[in-house]
Amino acid sequence: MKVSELAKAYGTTPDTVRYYTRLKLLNPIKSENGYKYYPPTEVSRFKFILSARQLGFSVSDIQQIVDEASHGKAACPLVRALIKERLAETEKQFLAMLKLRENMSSALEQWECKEDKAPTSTMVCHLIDSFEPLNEEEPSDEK
Amino acid sequence: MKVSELAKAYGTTPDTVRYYTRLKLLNPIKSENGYKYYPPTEVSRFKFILSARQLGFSVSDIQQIVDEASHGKAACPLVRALIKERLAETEKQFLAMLKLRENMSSALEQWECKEDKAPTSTMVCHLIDSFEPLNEEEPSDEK
DNA sequence: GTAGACCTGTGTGTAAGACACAGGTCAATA
DNA sequence: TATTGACCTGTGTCTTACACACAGGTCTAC
Repeated sequence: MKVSELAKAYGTTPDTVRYYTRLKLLNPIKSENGYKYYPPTEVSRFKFILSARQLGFSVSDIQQIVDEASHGKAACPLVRALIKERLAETEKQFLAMLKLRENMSSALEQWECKEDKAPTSTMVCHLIDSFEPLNEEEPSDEK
Repeated sequence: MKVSELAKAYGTTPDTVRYYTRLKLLNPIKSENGYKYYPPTEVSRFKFILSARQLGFSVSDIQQIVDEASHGKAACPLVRALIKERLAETEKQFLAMLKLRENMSSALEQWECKEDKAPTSTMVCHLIDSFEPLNEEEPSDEK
């Protein structure tokens, strides 16, 4: 398969295929005309990369995994370790987004009935300046 | 205030202050020794920028807002319009992260009791290859 | 033969800073 | 006064995971 065929076959873009190829994650065969051709083993590797990306692995993670496997070792322990890390990060980001989302919609609501005001030398926008976050800190277990 | 003082005062880094300064969002006074000094108006502008960032505005958004305000116009309509956009994007990303998080923890669970396997020419890692996403598509309102 | 559609590699752009680096400045100490 | 060490400066490069641009080569159909 050629670059664009491979991309189309899996619903991505030629640039993505080229990107992985630049990083040597994919190793196509160069034909006489200079085009890259991806044999079945490379096609299945591409499928693998896409699956791993969908699971939240970074491209650098995938490089490590592929490297491990290319030495004949089972990459499974590494894969398990990495996904724990990535899951923890995702959890953190997820909570941050949750809070951000709450604050944003709270702001939108608070601003609904506020008037416009012209700026001053010390105030760019009174809406943003006056915004009160919902719950700055959970009361946790304070009695 | 000097760069690092300003950064410390608001719990950020000198690089952040310098970044906004490079973009001309902040306009410090240069003293004879070459150091940048931020007068009170710039300090309150920095506070404003940080508040806006916390609310999910991009730096480019903030540039637009500041630009509007510097022409003496009320930036409020722009601010309201922008936060609607950003909120919609955040919502999308939030749902994507939710799904990712579910898939990641589902994968972790599925892999808990699976054995390690050595790679083959067409398989880098059987864990990733064999992963089944939880709910590829919500049944929505199919009877 | 040539037009138009595809392909190529390479280089640059993105967001929001983080980090590096060579050198200047300042306060305190020896 | 000289020096040490902590801070400061601007500038340039790095990060992620591609997207986009560009000049030019190749292929297919007419």
